[in-house]
Amino acid sequence: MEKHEVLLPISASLDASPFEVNRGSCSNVQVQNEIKSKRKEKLSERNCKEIMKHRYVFQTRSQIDILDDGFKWRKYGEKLVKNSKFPRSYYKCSYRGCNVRKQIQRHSKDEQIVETTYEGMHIHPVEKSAESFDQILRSFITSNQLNNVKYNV
DNA sequence: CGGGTTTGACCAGCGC
DNA sequence: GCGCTGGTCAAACCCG
Repeated sequence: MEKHEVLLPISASLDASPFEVNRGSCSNVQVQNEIKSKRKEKLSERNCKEIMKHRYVFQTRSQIDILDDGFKWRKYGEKLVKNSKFPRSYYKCSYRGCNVRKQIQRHSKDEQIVETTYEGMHIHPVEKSAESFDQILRSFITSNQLNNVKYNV
């Protein structure tokens, strides 16, 4: 199995103060504004704040796009985004009633790097163990404790 | 046959 | 208002 090298958690919308990231397009504030403005009116079942609370962005260095995190995902879309030569892929958790989403996009500059965005919380236990994701989670939690650290990509 | 993927259409938000 | 862009839908397709 290929290894996933965890580079950094870019941002997370937790209760703690946002990460400062040396990467203009991914600030926590921007994420919040984006979600607020887009969905404030239309969000009936999915609560806006819930989403903001549970949005996590990781970067991993890996040959394969799909990070096996132990959950079962169903692809529901793919989109070519501006300023990137790689398409962004959209996934939903295929567990019934669990509408966690994730987006996966490979960097156009450094093709080794894959950016994975999780949105929402699983309402069910993980189905199988996933070492690589464990590793990421651990790294994520560690970084979350070091709140004032700045990251450089 | 049942589940997932592909892919173009559709839609909403935003800037001009 | 219009066009661009990103996110989602859904029909068709694929595969075990």
